[in-house]
Amino acid sequence: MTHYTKGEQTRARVIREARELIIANGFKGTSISQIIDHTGVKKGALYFHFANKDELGYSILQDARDEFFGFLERSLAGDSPLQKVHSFLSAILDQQKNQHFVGGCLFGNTALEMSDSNERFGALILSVFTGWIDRLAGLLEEARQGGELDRGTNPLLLAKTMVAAIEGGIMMARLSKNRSDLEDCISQLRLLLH
Amino acid sequence: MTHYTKGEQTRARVIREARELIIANGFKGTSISQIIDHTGVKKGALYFHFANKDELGYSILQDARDEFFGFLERSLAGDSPLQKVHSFLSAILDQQKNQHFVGGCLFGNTALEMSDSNERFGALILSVFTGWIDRLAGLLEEARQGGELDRGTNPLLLAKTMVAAIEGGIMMARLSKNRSDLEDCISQLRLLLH
DNA sequence: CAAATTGTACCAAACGGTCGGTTAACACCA
DNA sequence: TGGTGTTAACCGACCGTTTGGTACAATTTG
Repeated sequence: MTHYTKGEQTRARVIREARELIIANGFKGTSISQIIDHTGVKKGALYFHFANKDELGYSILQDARDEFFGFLERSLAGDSPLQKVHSFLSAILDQQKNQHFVGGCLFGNTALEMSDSNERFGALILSVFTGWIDRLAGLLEEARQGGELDRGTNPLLLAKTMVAAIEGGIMMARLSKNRSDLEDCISQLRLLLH
Repeated sequence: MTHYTKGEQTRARVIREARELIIANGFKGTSISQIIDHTGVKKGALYFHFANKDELGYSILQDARDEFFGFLERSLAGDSPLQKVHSFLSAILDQQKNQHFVGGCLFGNTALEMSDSNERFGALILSVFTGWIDRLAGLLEEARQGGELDRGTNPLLLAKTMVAAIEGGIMMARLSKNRSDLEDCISQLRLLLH
């Protein structure tokens, strides 16, 4: 049983609660004072735990990355590789539904906002997308080998396109505040899994 | 032959040149002083032509929207509806290739950065995506009627997914600085057009 | 000339970040 | 058990800079 020091708890809480602000307003759009107001942690404490704003942002991305890959694995339910992919698609839709299609995807948001200006952010986000794509591509390859999927399909190409369409769909659903934009993309993607 | 006053020229030039900055660094990431330095226009002149920063941003989006729909129409070359869609996909890829996959799509970038915080921005960007989707869906419907496309396909669903995958693909190509990320998405999309 | 356009000095507010000082928790020893 | 030293944890006033924006005189243009 691990014991968490007071400091570790505070740090973790700031990471979790500041993430909400960044999802809602972006990284540049979230000020240190907003983070202070929202978390209740004082400026001195904040800068005790994080060297600067970038460092805090990076920690938030790391935390979100770990959480996402956990979510990804947990979502892969089913007996066959293809069933697992289908179940993942449902899980993504549910997750966005739960947050009412607001906020979108932290990685997509930050990629577009920061990747050109912050090398480290870009590299971390890229590793999320490549890891995600590779995991799906692996399942699709299994499905192809097992005859669940047409022998002519290219697993990596398909996985890339699925991830791209999901990210685009999340963006459009957020923009239009209309759930069907993401739902439509996902149901169209399901048609490719045959 | 219309005559452009000096003021109109200045205004148009600011819109065009400030857009480059915003594509590179985002809207919040681009300061008024950066715009002044980059365009050479002085602060007084800038605020003579635009009421405030938001107004400038909105004008840039309007200008980009008009340019994009022009690009869209010009790209639809070919004898059949389906050929036109194919030719559009090639044009998008060429366009991103020409800018070396840097900067991505202004609308996608701004959508994620600003749509939640600025109602007007969001509405304009949404109209770009819906116009784009509708145009493609119309062509796909024609293609379906003409027997070029499988009778079972849903034109609107497919068009939405294409736009979503293109936006996602542009984002990933920008992130990875790897052209193949967008190329792969587009070639996968082409497989759906049969 | 009047109107349109531009240059420059200036502003308050907000920004990210620093720093000297205070408090709270735990280990050590008598 | 009670006192003491150490340090992790936290506080908030303050800093220099940059922000978006204004005022207004000077100049160009039609």
